[in-house]
Amino acid sequence: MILNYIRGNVLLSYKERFKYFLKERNLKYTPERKEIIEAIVKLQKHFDAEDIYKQLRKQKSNVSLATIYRTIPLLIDSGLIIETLHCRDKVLYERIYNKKHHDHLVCINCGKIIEFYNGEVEKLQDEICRKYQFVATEHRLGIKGYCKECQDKLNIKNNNSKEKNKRDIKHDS
Amino acid sequence: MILNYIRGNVLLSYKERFKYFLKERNLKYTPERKEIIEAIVKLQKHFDAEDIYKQLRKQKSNVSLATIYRTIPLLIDSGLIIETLHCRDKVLYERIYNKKHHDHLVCINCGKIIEFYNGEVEKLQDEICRKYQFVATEHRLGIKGYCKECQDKLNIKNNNSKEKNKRDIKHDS
DNA sequence: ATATTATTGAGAATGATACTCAATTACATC
DNA sequence: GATGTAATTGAGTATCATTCTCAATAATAT
Ligand SMILES: [Mn+2]
Ligand SMILES: [Mn+2]
Ligand SMILES: [Zn+2]
Ligand SMILES: [Zn+2]
Repeated sequence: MILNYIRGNVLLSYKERFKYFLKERNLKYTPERKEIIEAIVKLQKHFDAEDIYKQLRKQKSNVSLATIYRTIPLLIDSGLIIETLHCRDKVLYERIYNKKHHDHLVCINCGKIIEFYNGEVEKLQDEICRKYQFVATEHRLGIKGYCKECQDKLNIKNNNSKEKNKRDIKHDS
Repeated sequence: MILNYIRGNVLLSYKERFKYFLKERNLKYTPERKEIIEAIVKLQKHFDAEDIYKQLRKQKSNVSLATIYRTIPLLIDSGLIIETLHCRDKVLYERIYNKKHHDHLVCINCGKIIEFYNGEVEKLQDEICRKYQFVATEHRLGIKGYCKECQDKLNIKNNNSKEKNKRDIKHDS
């Protein structure tokens, strides 16, 4: 499978990879799809359908929103992008092809997104999947909370290195 | 803070907790809110706004959808429910008050959701937050893939206990 | 009982995404 | 290069979850 992404000893570019994927599926490599893949590689970390649309306009391309929405599943299926977060009713995507996997810290006050990678998460995924006889295609660890700036701004104290106090309590219903 | 959830040595019920929360905020405990909280405690694991609506109808209550949508943020703020997953454009919630935290395995073929708890995830969260000076309010680990039944059905092989083969490849753009 | 606000339901509005369909185009084959 | 066929496109429309508006009503404090 991974061989399809390689030609010679070199990983295909986003565009080549997409072309190859389309051919595999007997789909056509149209100017619109070409322009969309060109837009995708220019976008910042996290983007939505509208961002693709705006980038296309910057490129003087008139691809319609309908076509963008139709193309997104192809980009996902071809392993170029992934759906990462839902933010204010919008789906955010990001490029994953030839990128290191990572997870996210999201500030619930200012919306800032911090990316991190932690190899332990991958090990845990394997362990959990083994336990539940599950075959994982992806995982997402999202941690919500307050970034440093917002902690200061809102006067939230950081308990990171302290013990948590736990207690036994009964429940009445 | 946690003291507010306790009276005597007993954890408040969902209803009492909600009443208390509303009072704290100078909000009113209306029949509609009473009926909604009564519906919530009867709902299964994961539910959406429409499920609350249907449960209310079962209870012969005529609370409107608008009121349900208005009440959901209150239920979240009071720590009774949490937004867990986005499924087919719907937001799914679940009760968390006096429940053990857990994460989810979601089958991308049949939609089945398996819940699991893994203490390591919590430790990782602490570690990551310390590193990024982040104060977490919650985390969600979602693993997508194929459940056992769907693996069999689709003839997907389970590599869980095998080594992954990695290779070094160059990238051309 | 009164005053003050919060709350409600109905319906309209919003907004992201999906669908419809006729016109166009890519590409394999000749 | 012309032809046939199935895929693709844009424009507009539809969908559908969620939010908003507003006038009528109701919950609490005094
Ligand atoms: Mn990211
Ligand atoms: Mn759950
Ligand atoms: Zn922040
Ligand atoms: Zn399944």
